[in-house]
Amino acid sequence: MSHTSDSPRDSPAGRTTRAPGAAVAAPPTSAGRPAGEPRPGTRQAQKQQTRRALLDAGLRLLEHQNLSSLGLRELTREVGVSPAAFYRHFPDMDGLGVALVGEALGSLHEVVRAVLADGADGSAPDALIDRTVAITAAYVDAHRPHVRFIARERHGGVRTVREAIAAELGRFTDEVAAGLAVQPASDGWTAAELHVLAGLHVDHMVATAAELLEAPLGDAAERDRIMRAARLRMRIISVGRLHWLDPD
Amino acid sequence: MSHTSDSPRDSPAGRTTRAPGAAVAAPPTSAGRPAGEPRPGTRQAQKQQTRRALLDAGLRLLEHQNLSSLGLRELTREVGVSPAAFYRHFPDMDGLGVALVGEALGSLHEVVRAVLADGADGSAPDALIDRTVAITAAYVDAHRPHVRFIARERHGGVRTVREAIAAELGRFTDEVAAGLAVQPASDGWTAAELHVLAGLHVDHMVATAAELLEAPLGDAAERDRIMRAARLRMRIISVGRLHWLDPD
DNA sequence: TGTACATCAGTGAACGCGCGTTCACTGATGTAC
DNA sequence: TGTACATCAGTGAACGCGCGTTCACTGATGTAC
Repeated sequence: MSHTSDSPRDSPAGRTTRAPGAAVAAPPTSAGRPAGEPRPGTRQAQKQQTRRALLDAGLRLLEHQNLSSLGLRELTREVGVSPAAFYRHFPDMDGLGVALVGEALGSLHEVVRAVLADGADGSAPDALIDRTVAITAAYVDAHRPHVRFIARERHGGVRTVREAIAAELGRFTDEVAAGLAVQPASDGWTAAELHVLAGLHVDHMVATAAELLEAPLGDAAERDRIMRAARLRMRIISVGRLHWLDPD
Repeated sequence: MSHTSDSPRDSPAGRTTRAPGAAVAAPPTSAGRPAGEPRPGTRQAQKQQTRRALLDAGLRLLEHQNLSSLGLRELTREVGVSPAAFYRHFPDMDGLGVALVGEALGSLHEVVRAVLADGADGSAPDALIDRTVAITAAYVDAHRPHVRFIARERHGGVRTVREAIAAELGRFTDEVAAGLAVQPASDGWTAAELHVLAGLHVDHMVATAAELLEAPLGDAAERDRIMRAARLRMRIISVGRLHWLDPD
């Protein structure tokens, strides 16, 4: 239908438009799930599938460009769906961007909480640092496109997305600050000071993630260099914190 | 000439295409500069003027968007020059971006050197921190569009620009590392460790600059909050450095 | 179970628009004599 | 100083293209009875 010859549009989001009555055998009862694939809630499930396909295609295309230059037709072509279909899921590209922010950073809260819990029960600082950096690296590996999106759009040209990212990172900072507050090492620190320290940690985590993204995928040595640098920086900050009240 | 009705195109880069022989009175001698404005080298000077106008318009338009979504026609329209004229100055938009990186970060080297010189002659750490943060804030105030461009494109979608920024920041890191090395406080630090510490300082400077950009222009309280946080972070790092070798 | 009707995700065609790039050109600036 | 020629920054028209958005539509899914 479009001007270009590529994109055969044969697999619209993985579900077919034809084969409509393929699996309409069983009734929409809420309990037993007989067999086949589609089911009551099929309609909603299919919609979710297309939405997912849009988000995934967006992440793929955003690996090499900014949200502000991602085209609606470019995106729907990648998914194999008509341009107009986009509007059934998002009001515009900014809307998709905000949804991606939620995906990218929403799942991180539990990770942060887990690390903070470790910190609370008095692990050795160095072990905690190692674990934090390792977890950061693992998260980047597991969610490269999401993390890249956050790094790219954090200061990018789309206001609403920038604000969504800032809000989410702000929430992390609050959580980290609360986590730090319960540690004995925080004696003598005001809440405001701990919040600044927490911000330093969050910024550092984001910076490390961005560095890992920039390293070529197979370059284990570079990756190791980055992680060692990250640990060293955390140790400097940690020492600074522990000696904060020392007389000099 | 274009489809839109705005942009009267009355001031092409500030110099007029008409009024050609306006100030052709004096000869192209290289020594005495008689009066008026244009001179031998007028041709080249006029070209530079248009180039400047393109860069300035670019900075203006990039305040609200990414380089990858800045249009060539959008840019030349803003300058008041024909689209084709752009190619007399840059091969493409990426080329303009790289030029902007040079402008934005080139002039910073002397600033960095000045601060480092202060550090070398043994100023009190706190005074040095105050000065560093004040200078950072002043630089941001004086070069908002340039700084915003750097923050926005540092992780943006244009490879060549990202690399140009990384190279320039890497040079800063080298300079800061060299500056730190000559300080007494660096006893016991390896060159590699000092380089990491320098990177931490550079990242922190960029992060602070980005925060200042995001603060509403008139909001003195917010601005003050950011600068105080920046000083606190630097102090934590500074204490960490000074107690690096302490037994614990 | 079967039938009649409502919902709504996705279609495909159409729209007007601005894009990047090319090209032969113009005319002021620069140079040689 | 004056004249003839070279250079080259900027022009304006043309090109084919893909864009975002709208709209009435189709037909599978869902619901009521």
